[in-house]
Amino acid sequence: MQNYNHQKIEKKWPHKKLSADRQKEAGFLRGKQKEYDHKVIERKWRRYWENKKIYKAADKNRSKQNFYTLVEIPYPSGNLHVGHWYAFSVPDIFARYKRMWGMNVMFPIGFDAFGLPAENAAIKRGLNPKKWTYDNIKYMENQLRSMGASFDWDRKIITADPEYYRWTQWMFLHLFKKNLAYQKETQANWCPSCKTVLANEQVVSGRCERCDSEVEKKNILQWNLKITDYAEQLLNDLDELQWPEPIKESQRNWIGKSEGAEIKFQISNSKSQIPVFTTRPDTIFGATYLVLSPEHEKIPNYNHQITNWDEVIRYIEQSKKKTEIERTAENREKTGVELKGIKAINPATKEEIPIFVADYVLSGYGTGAIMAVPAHDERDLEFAKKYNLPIKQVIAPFFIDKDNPPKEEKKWSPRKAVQAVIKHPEKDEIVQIHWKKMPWKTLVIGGVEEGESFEEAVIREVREETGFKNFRKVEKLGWEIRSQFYAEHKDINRDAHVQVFIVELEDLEQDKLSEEESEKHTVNWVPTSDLEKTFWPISELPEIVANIKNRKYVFSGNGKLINSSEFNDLDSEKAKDEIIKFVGGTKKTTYKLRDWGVSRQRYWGVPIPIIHCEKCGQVPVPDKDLPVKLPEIKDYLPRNDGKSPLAKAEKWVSVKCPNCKGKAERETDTLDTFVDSSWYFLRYTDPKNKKEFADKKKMEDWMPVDFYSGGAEHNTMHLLYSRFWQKALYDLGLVKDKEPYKMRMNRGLILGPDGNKMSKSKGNVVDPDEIVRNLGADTVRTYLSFIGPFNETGHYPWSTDGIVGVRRFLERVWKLREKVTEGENVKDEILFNRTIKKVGEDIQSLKMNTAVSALMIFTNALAKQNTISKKEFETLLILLAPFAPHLTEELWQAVLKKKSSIHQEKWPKFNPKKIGRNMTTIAIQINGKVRAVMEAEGQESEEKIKEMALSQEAVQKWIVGKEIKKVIYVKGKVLNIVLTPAPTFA
RNA sequence: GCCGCGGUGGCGGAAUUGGCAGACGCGAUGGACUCAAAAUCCAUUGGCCGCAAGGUCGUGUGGGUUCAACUCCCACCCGCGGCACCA
Repeated sequence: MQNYNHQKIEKKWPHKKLSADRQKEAGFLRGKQKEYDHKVIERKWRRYWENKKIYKAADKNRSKQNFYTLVEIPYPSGNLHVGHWYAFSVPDIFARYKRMWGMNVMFPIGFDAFGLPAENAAIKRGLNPKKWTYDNIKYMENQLRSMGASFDWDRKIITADPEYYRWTQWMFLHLFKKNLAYQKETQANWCPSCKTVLANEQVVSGRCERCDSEVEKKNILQWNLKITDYAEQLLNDLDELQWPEPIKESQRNWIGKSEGAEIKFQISNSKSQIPVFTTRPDTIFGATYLVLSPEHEKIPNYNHQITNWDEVIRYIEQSKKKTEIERTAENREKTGVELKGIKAINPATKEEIPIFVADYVLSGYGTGAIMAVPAHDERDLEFAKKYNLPIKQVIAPFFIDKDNPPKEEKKWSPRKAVQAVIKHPEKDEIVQIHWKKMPWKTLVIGGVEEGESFEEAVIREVREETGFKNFRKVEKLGWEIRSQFYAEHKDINRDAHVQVFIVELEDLEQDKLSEEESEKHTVNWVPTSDLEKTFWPISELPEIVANIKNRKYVFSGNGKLINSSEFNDLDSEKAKDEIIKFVGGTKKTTYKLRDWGVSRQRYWGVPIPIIHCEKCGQVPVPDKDLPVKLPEIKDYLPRNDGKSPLAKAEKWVSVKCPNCKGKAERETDTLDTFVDSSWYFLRYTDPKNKKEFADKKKMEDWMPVDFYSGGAEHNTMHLLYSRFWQKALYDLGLVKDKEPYKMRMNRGLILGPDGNKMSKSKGNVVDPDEIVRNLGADTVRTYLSFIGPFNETGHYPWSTDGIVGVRRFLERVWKLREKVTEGENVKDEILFNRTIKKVGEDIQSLKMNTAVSALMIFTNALAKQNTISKKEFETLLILLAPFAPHLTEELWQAVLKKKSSIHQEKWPKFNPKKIGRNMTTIAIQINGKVRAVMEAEGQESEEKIKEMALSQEAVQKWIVGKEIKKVIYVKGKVLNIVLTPAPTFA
């Protein structure tokens, strides 16, 4: 074979300058193949393992504990990329480690074979989706085998095999019979130009992936699964799972539980009522109008009473047509139309309030109708301002002054007061008053006098205290603040009602302050950001400070009720229940989670096994007729009416009703591929079973999954769907566990060498096949472990330089074989035992990077020895075996002449007595700074260590003439000598 | 806007969970071997001051707690990911 000489090639064809990366990798090939020839070694051992089936997981092994390692089932896109290598090879290291620990490990693999890309290839390039998929699987299987992962290939599954999807259909029918599957008109993405339904993946920022037209919403009859029935369980059972907290948190947010109340609003001159959902029943006295979503089903009921019906209908039609882009636009302004001619009655105030239809209210959440409280809800406020609706404050921000709390025995005295945030005409600054006799910095503050309005009071106070006289704008904040404190100078408890104003100055023209005033305080300009440092009471209320800064004068926090008749002075949290009772509402819990739409108007998927009969309705396909096989068709484009391409297979569609034997038609939608992957881990436990989806006993042996590794992108969808599926199967008595996965870990992301996500358009895609060819699978595996810890926060750029370092490390291991001598002696016992301990612990906690680092340190130490004992070398090989399975097997069997695989060896034990050194280095700190280090017996007493430290020259230098105040000793680590601070030079 | 994650040398990352910041690897610089290069081996490698001994600063920014802070608390800035009018 010709050596690959880039210099020669470049001289000959300078225009074909080869990349630095290839040169680097190629460097290892030249003159090295005889040394560590990964190609020969890796091929040889792979064949050996597969013939001997050493990774086959026995169903039952009494002497061993079962351990189920699962990686997310890959989609057969055509090529194994670096991400796959990362996703599979690191869990493989973990699986191998568990196996060496004596566990019966199952590490299965399969293909999630249905889905859109196959169909797109069919439509765009005229291929057969089945052939495309199965060809890809064949190709990828070979690539997967080249990784040298310890997959149990006998358990391979393909979700597009009829033997698999037969059970997908069977399970779907069980859900259907339990009323967990139903058909409903649901909105789908519709491309008006292609006249077809689009999957979410085909909608790119509101536009059709294919023709770039704006995507609309269209109502289509679709199948849904009632995942919402399980919302509460899905939420509660999270608590028991040993998953990383952030994953649980994102599921909680996705489920989005919120507790509130449903309250009915009577429509005047009508018997009908409109229920609203609110989490803030305590604000009901401030509900000044009602809003219905455009889809609200009661609107048509009022068409005779509504006087502007045409306008209303026009608005509803318009909002239906609104595209994704318009709906999600950044500065979308709220729009709406009043339903003139009808009014609602606020059940708390009994007042008539207007009703609007507006698309800022969503139909799918709560009751599709809200009571609007503009004083305490940002969205309602925006709408109210635009349409000039009344804003009524009913919650007052409230706090008790912690420094001067009210005293129980003292008299209460209410007081009205004003406060002013005075804004500089040009700069982002406000006025702060510094009091001469008191330590406070405050805003302009003052009491309201008899017969004076708040507005009059604030202007008077600003003039008196600052002298400014020209105001551009005096704006009252939406709310009054309540605060309670003990006023010492008057010996009473104050109950202050403070009204806050924003006063914008026109200019800095200023009258001279009266002598009385200027004796008391000074006027100072400070940055607006100092607002929270300004004393009382605003600074106590972060939401208000933030609002003033952002000019959003709305208060959505808790406080004391005002303007709420008999409920005044109640705490808002406590008032909720009483008000619900008062207005005859009911407590209610709602979730953001929606039912799971599983219909796809697509060809390449699992046919939904339902038959529509005119007489009998939706009839499940009988078990004996399963699977409903996907028919072969030629044209994969969806029909213009939004129906699946399957509808074109007329012979297949028309069937006899299993019930009445009359004329009937098959359902033509196929199932979302998330359904296929919602139970595949169950099938792995018994992949070839023809009578059941899996044998119960076998499932019990393996389930739940002990370790599930995958991508963060599946935290909410796949993970939630499969948990739901498992729970549904549990309730059907088909599985024994309520939760499928005991432990879940998210992997990180391998980026391109430029630090960006790998993508063909950026040209930064790393081809793993080429690197495996040049450097070997063991190098790639070890490099991917070395790159950083295996978790969701890791985003690692692929580095060709970095991988070369790992190859060098493996070559050093390879070279060690020359120095091996018989014997059991270990030169550095402590390093030896520490390495065993650290590598094991690190693999267990998925910190593969530091495990490799420890192996490197050990290898470097061995390389420095003249000879190494068999014990040292064998131990190194066993510890390295999970990372570099081929290399270690070669050294084990071919060089050390062992008769069985290294991968069936036991993980070595370390001697816990030999991991600590007798002599350790102790850092000596003076006032927390390291000034010296010394060697000492780790077990030595504090007295002795102190004595030794003080005798050190470097220490003496620092302590002469100073008093030792304190000495802190951390055993075997640090001695800190605290001196009194040096006397300042007088 | 909300939720989550993160910010440490030229780069990937380490730090026994409050105890010598920068392990290990890469890169870089110098040297050995070589006609030369590659490969390999040896040495140095956070910044600044210094011939040196040594000193000093240093884990996004500002404050705090502590004998001691990358690690804990408060406020903020930046990057990434997800959700986005959820009443």
